[in-house]
Amino acid sequence: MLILHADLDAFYASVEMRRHPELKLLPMWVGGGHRGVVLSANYAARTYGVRGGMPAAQAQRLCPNGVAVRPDHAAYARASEAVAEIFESITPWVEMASIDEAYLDISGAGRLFGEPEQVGEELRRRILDAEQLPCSVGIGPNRLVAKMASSAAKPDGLRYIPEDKVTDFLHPLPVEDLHGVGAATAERLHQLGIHKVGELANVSLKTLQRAFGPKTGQNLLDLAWGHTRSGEGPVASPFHEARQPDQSIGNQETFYVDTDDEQVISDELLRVSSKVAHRLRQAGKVGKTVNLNLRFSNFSEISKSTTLSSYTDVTIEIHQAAIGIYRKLNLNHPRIRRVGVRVSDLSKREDAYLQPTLDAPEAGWQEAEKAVDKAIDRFGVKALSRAALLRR
DNA sequence: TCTGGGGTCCTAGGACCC
DNA sequence: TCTGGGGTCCTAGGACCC
Repeated sequence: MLILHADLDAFYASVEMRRHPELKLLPMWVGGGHRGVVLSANYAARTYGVRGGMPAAQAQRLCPNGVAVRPDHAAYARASEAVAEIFESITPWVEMASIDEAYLDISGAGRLFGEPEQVGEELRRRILDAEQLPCSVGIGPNRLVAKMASSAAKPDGLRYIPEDKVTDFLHPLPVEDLHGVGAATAERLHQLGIHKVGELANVSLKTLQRAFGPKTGQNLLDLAWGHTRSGEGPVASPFHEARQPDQSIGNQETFYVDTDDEQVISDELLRVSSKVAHRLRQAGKVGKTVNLNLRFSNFSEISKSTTLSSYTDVTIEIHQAAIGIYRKLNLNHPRIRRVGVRVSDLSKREDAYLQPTLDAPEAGWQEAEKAVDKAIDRFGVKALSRAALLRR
């Protein structure tokens, strides 16, 4: 088995530099605005310490001459689709892992392209020629090793780790470099005196399971040895039914300023619920569990969910559920920073038994929401607002 | 000028049942 | 009248990734 992981370098920033070449000479990043974060920074900005996920204000402090560019998600989606077609010119076994990375099963590609490195270089060349986007490639015996190899290859490089070189490659790395080991796990490993992947590999399964639980303990050991993670299927292809369906659909929004005004909060929950309902309908899905998430001004969060008596994709039902949870919480003038609504327990609309509730004019709302969908399709989501949201 | 929005998965604890 | 041991389901919270 030979897996190739392709990862576009600084993807959003690269798309922006492609259409605004003057930005190539400057440190720049995509993102920003009030309470915003950096979504993607070019390598010039990274030399100043600017990183993805960083508060935009901090980026601007680190790099006062840097240029912040507003994100254009539609443009990134188009670029991603174009690159996906190039992936498919190499092999039909392509699985997009996110907007800017994919796994390719190139076990059979050798006949056409030669050695693994030649496959990777051919792919990198095609993407650069056709899309002017730099891409790093990692190749290894499974997804994990391929992914780690592409990280090591960045930026604009290629790394092939044959099966018999996997531990040589992984074991000198710090544990926090492992895909799946974040800040919290790294910190706990450090407390156990474990700093290198090689050290982690030699800890007993028992010890890790005691510290992290049965699955996470096993998973950490698998990572350290570069083993295929459990539950990992083959790379999707046109011949196998691809990708697991969505587990949940949600939307969240941060207020311009923190608020404890229940009317403001309710209005925002309506806006967010209507986005979720619209996306459910677009996906042909209905859901049964509504989850409300609140982030307070001190960044602590709570989330509470409620299970409905029937499936829904209707704004007011989702909104009423969210408001119901909120009222039950009985908060005493909390300063709220962000509200979020997520619907899970999803089912295909045609599979679900759509049972009208007794107290709501279900059919009427469904008709109204179909009209909403049509208007959004024609004029865009910004053209439309619920009467309740126009009040102020 | 401190910290977005889209998700998934795992764990722990309580309820409930046998 | 003093209490076992599973199994399963649900919920809340946390960790992680892009």
